[in-house]
Amino acid sequence: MTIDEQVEFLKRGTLEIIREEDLRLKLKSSAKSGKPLRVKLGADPTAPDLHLGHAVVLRKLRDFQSLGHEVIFLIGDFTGLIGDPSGKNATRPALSREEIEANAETYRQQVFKILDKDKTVIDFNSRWMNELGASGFIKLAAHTTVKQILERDDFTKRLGENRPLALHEVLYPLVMAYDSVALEADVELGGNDQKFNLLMGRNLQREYGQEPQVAIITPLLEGTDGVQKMSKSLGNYIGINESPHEMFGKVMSISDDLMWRYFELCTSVPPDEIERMKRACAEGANPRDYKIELAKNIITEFHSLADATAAIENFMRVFSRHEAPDAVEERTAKSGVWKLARLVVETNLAASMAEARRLIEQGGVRVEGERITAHDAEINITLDRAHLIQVGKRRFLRVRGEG
RNA sequence: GCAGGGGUGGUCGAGUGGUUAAUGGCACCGGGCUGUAAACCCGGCAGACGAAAGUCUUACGUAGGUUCAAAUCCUACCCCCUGCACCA
Repeated sequence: MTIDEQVEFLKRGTLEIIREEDLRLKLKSSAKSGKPLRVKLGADPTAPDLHLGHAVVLRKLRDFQSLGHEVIFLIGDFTGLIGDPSGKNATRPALSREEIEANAETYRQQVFKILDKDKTVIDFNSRWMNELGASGFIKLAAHTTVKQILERDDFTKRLGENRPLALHEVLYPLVMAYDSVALEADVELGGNDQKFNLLMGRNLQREYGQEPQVAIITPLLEGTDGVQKMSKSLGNYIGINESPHEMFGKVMSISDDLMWRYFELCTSVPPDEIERMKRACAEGANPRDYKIELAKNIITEFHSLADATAAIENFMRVFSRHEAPDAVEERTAKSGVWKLARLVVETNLAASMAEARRLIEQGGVRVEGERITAHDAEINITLDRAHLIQVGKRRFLRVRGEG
């Protein structure tokens, strides 16, 4: 690829590159010297459950790797003491060394679903932050001014609205910026919420006589609700560790508009191909078919093509033909006559008796495909036969008798 | 430290002695329609027991108290927010 092609390639699915010209120069000099660029991504040590939103930026990192560059996946174990102020909770419990190590391990497992292991370094910022000490920290802080820090939008906003702004929170960008100095990062990636922090890195690097990093800002992926950003705590996420089954279901439930966004940010489908599909829908094609295509794409990335096809087949069975899925979990329950509601609770298909009764009365429970609406219905569980129980549209379970 | 405001169910937010398991919105769940989209319609949304009518338990920051009766009144405490003061 020519340098221009590389820039175009890296630009795809990003919100902003600061500055594009710097990136071009860095790519050029890297090509000349044969020295790969050092591309940094900071990660919070507390959230090891990655989802599609994280994948957006990770995929972009992978793009860099595919061009031969080196990725530094930085776990902010020191920064974790602060907690990114853009989150809702300003204070977080400090993690123990063991917990951090455990979280790091979870990161490894997940991140390498996307990243190239051989071109990735995992590092921790406590490595240099702990060295710094209090006096070092003060010296570091001397490199920036309060005014600079307050340029950050949400800081000024909070001050303006008389909402609290803890002192340690304003230190967060500083620490993050120093990470770039310590790592001599050439490029740093981050979501739109990290823009200020990435820019701080540029400033601080200049202060330390380094060439400023290129900041690559990726958009924040909307969650399955289509409104708020994808996040675990909002429950609108698609986890990269989820089963093909779950992924498929979640993708199918996103809105038609959102699907194009997912195509753009979560797949490698070329932009003109996405345009073509959009046009087809406008001309009357069923968006569902493209959504299936999207789900297939995503599942293939995190699982396999075979898993994706199986998920599609399963979807057709359950939702188009209203049959039970091919693989239904089987559980045992004590043989004998059960109250259906009791059994539904016992098998965790409902949280309480009250809920189980409600579900039954409202027609949400089927046994062997038959809807049962009598709240006092009974069911005979025997050793020789596994009863198929369905709650709602998508929860299936076979129950066999025991002892 | 002083003064003011506030803490209600997943969330927002009503309610200021009994008819309140607590209006309403959102979220969520079940059903209908469908493409597990959107929109829309119906129902539900603390728990236990009961076939059911219903009965009981738990719940409005915490702990006590007043009362036949408290989310609502009183006392103490905890927490949050705001202003002022203090401070270099």
